[in-house]
Amino acid sequence: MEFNDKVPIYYQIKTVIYDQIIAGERQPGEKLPAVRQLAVSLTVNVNTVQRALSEMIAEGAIVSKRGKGNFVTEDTQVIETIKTQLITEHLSNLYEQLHRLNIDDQDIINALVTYIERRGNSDDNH
Amino acid sequence: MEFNDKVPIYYQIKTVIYDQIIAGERQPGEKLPAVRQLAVSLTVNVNTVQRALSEMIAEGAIVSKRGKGNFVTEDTQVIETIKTQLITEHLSNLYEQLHRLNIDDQDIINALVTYIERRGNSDDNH
DNA sequence: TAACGTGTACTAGCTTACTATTACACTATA
DNA sequence: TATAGTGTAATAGTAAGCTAGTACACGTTA
Repeated sequence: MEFNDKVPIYYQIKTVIYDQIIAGERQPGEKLPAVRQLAVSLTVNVNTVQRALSEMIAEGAIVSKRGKGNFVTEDTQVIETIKTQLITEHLSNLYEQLHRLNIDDQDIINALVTYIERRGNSDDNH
Repeated sequence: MEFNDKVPIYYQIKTVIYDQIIAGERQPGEKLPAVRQLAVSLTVNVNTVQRALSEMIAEGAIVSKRGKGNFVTEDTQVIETIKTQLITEHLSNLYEQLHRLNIDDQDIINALVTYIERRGNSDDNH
């Protein structure tokens, strides 16, 4: 996996797994790949994976069962809360950043709409 | 100044100064505060400021005159280009991140509109 | 010319993040 | 019971970012 060298790798791993859980790619109660397996597929050290998981365990999104594996929580309420937090955080970031560039509310919306339209028309969607 | 400990300080300084230039708070040709002064006001080391400025000099946004000071470029075309890049980058980030959460185009726009409306109604604007 | 305000460069030491490696604890199963 | 698969912990080494401190180069001005 490619990482942004401006942000700690363990933090980016955490973000990716959260995204997968929220997007429904990893269902509540589902077992995650073994830490050693995750480390290999992410081309990263086991300790780095462990650090990401530890924080998610502390936050209640992952449940760890020694000898068995790590599992996505079955508490969908926790997942919903995290989803809401993440979305608000992303919207807030965009808003703050464009506001800092002296762009007003309406222009922020217009810019997003235009961006999405252009993206829809171009061939390289993604 | 407060810094996000997930991103290098020099990089955050760079971002802040770019934002100021683009927002028009620092005009083309304007002299920046002395590096030692910036270091004090940002409560950061001179070397850290220098690192941020070096990159902006390399990118053509800042012009350094030894013994005189650092100045915002007078080439407004360079500033315009950076502005466009930054805006697109921020929009792209939001789009990618919300898409990863399995939110479609229309819902992304709706979410932003709702976010801005709520923000406008609340008292703590900022 | 002397003093001061500038940018720039270099060294040394500290902390955090990451890696590699080893070891240990628990569970399932042949 | 032995083996394999799992999570967890601890050590040691490397690299990047930051700080403190010192020194030097250039420009302005008294």
